[in-house]
Amino acid sequence: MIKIKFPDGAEREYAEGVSALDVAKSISEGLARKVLVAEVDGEVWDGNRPIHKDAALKLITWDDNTGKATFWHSSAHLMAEAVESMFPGVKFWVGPAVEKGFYYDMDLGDKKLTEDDLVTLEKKMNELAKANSAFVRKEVPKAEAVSYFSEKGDEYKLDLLSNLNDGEITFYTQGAFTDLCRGPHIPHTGMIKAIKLMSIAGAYWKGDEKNKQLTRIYGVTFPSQKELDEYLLMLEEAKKRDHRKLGKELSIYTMDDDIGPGLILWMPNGTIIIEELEKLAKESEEAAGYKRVVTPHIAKENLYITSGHLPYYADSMFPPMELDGEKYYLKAMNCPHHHKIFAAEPKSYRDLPYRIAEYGTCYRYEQSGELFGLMRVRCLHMNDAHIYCNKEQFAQEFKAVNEMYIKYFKIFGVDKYVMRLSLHSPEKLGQKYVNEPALWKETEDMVRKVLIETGTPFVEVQDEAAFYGPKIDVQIWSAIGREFTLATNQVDFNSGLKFKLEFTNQANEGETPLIIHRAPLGTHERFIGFLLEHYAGKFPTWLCPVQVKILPISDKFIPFTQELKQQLRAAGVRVEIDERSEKIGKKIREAELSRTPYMLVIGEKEVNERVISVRRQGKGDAGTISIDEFIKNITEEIKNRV
RNA sequence: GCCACUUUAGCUCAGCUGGUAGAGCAACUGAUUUGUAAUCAGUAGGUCGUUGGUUCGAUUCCGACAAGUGGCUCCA
Repeated sequence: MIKIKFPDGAEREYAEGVSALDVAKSISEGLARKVLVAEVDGEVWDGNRPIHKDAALKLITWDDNTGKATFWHSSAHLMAEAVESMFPGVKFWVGPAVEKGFYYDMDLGDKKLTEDDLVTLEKKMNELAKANSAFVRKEVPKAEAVSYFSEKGDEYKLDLLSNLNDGEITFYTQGAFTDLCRGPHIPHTGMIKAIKLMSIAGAYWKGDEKNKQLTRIYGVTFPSQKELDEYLLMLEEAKKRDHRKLGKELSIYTMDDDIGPGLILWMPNGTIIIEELEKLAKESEEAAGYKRVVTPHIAKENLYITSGHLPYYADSMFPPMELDGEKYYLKAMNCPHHHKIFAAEPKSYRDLPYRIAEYGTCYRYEQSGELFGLMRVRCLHMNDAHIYCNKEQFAQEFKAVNEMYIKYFKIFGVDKYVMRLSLHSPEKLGQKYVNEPALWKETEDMVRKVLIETGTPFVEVQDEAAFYGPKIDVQIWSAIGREFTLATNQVDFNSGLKFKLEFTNQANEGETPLIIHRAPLGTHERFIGFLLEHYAGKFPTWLCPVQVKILPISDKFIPFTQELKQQLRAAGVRVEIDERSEKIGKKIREAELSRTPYMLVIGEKEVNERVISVRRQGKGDAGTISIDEFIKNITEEIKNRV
C-alpha cells in the first residue's frame, strides 16, 4: 500500500501502482470523467500512469490552465493522426499548446493545404476522437527511437532526438499514430468533444527564416460544443473592438492605395485626438523639465553611420535619395537629430539633466507582411524625448520617466500591461548588440535596481534590448490578442560615445553623458489604435472629437440650439447640431452609434424654460439641467481628463 | 520578405456550374415638424482591385501584380 496525499492535506491509502484516474474514481465517477491529467509530487503525469510510492497528488481538470494545455497538446496529436491518415508520409516537427488552442508544424512535401482540407481534417478528427483511443505512454531507449524515425526518414524527429538522452525518451501512441513526445496527455481522445481548425500558416523551421518553411495548422478544441460556441462568439465580439473597424466607423483615419501601405491619413476626428494627446504630453513634459525641439524628417547618410544605425537597421529604413552627390535618408528615429542639438552648444554639468522632447515623424520600411492597421505602420509620430544625464542622476531620471508612464496609465485607465525589462544576449555582442560587455552589465544592473527600488512589477527577458542598451518595454494586447510594445524607456550608454557627446564635470574634465530614450505614449498611431480598442470607441469626453451633440426635436428650435452651441464653443467644448428634419429617435440613435458622450435634446419645454435635457452615451436620459450648470460640469470634466 | 486566404456601389454583403450585376444602410430630392436607439416615397450611384491569358463571350476559369486579412520572420 502507498499513501496518497491530497492538496487539502487529507491522506488515503491505495494499492501500489494505483493511477490518478483510479484515485479519482475512488472519490467519484463524475470526477474521474473530468480528470485530464495529474500532478504527482509537483510533476505533471498522465492520469493512467501507475504511482509506485507515497506521493502528493493533485487531480487536474479543464478548470486548471495545466489541464487546458494538456488537452490542447493532446488535440495536436489527434490532429496529427488525422493529417497522417489523409497525407501518409507527412513529417511532423512540434505541436505545442498555445495560449488559446494548439498548432502542429509539419512538412507535407509538395502538398499545399487549402481551407477545404481543414474542413475534411476536422471531420476526420471528430471521427478519430469518437474512437476513444487511449494515449499510451512508452519509454523507449534512444537507439530504438533513432532507428524508428530513421526508417521513416523523419529528419525532424531525429533532430529532436539528438538533444535527448537515454531514459528521457518517451513515445505516445493513440490509435494509429505514434509520436515522440514528453507528454503528458489526457486519458483518451473521446474527451475532445468540439474541434475547430482555425487557420493554415507557414512557419519557419526552428523559427529561422533561413530554414525551410513548414506548414502550421492552428486549432482549438473544447470538452463541449457549448464552450467552443462561446469561444467563437467571444472572437466575434473582440472583432467589434478592433481598432481598424472602429477607426473606420468613427472616421478616425483612412488609408489609400495611392498613398501607400502603412501610411496613415488622419481624418479630422483622428487629428483632434492627436492634438489632445500632444497637449497632455506637452503639459506633463513641461512640468517635468523638458524643452521642446523640432527637427527635419531627413538626414545625410553619415549621421546614421555615426549613430551605428545603418549597419544594424539599413533594411528597416526607406532607401536613400541621392541629392547633390549625397545620400539622404528619411529618419527612422529622432535620436541622432537630438544628439546634434545636445552637441550644438558646449554643456557643463550644470546643464544636466538636459531633456529635449519632440513629436518626431519617423519613417520605417516595415516588411509588407508586418503592417497592421494603426499598430504597425511605415510613417509614425513618436512621443519622443532624450534625457542626457550623468551616472549619479540616472536613477532619479529613470525613475521620473517611469512615474510619467504610471501617471499616463492612470489617466487612461490602463491596467492590463506588462513592464518588460529587456536585456541583451551576451553571445550576440558585436552582432545584434554593441560590443561593450562591461557597460551592458552596469546599465542593466542600474535599470533593474531602479525597478526594484520603486516597487514596479516587471518581467525580465533576454535578447530584447536595443542595440545600444537595455530598455523597459510596456507590452499591451490588441483586441484580437496580438501583443505590442506600447511605450518604451531605454538606456543608451553607446550613442554618447559614438557622437562624442561631452559635458564638463565638476573636476573640469570632459565626460560622456548617459542617454535615456523614452516614449511613454509610444506613437500617435499605435497609441490611438490601442485607445480605440481599450475604450471600444467610447473615448472619455476630453478625447472625443465631438463632445456634445445638440438634437433639436424640430426645426422650430434650431435658433435656440445655435445660441446654445455658441455658448458651449465659447467654453471650449466641441459641439455639433443635428439640424436634419429627422425624428428625435433617429438623431439619438446616430449620436449613440457615433459614441458622442453628451446628447442635448432640445424641444419646446427646454426653449421655454431655457434649460437642456441631457442624455449620456450608453446610459440614456440623464434629466434636465440649467445651461450654466451643464457648461460648468462638462468643462470641469474635460479639464480634469476624467 | 515567406505560407494561406480575401478584394463586387461610400459602408455591410448577395450573385449556383462563364452570357457585362443586385439588397439594406449612407448620399441626394420631396413630403413629414417629430420628445430619448432607424418616418415615408423617389432619384442617383459600380469598366465587379489592376493587368495579361483561355473563350464567340470573363465579375465568374488560369497567371502576374497591388492592397488587405490570419500566421511565420522582423519590430530602433
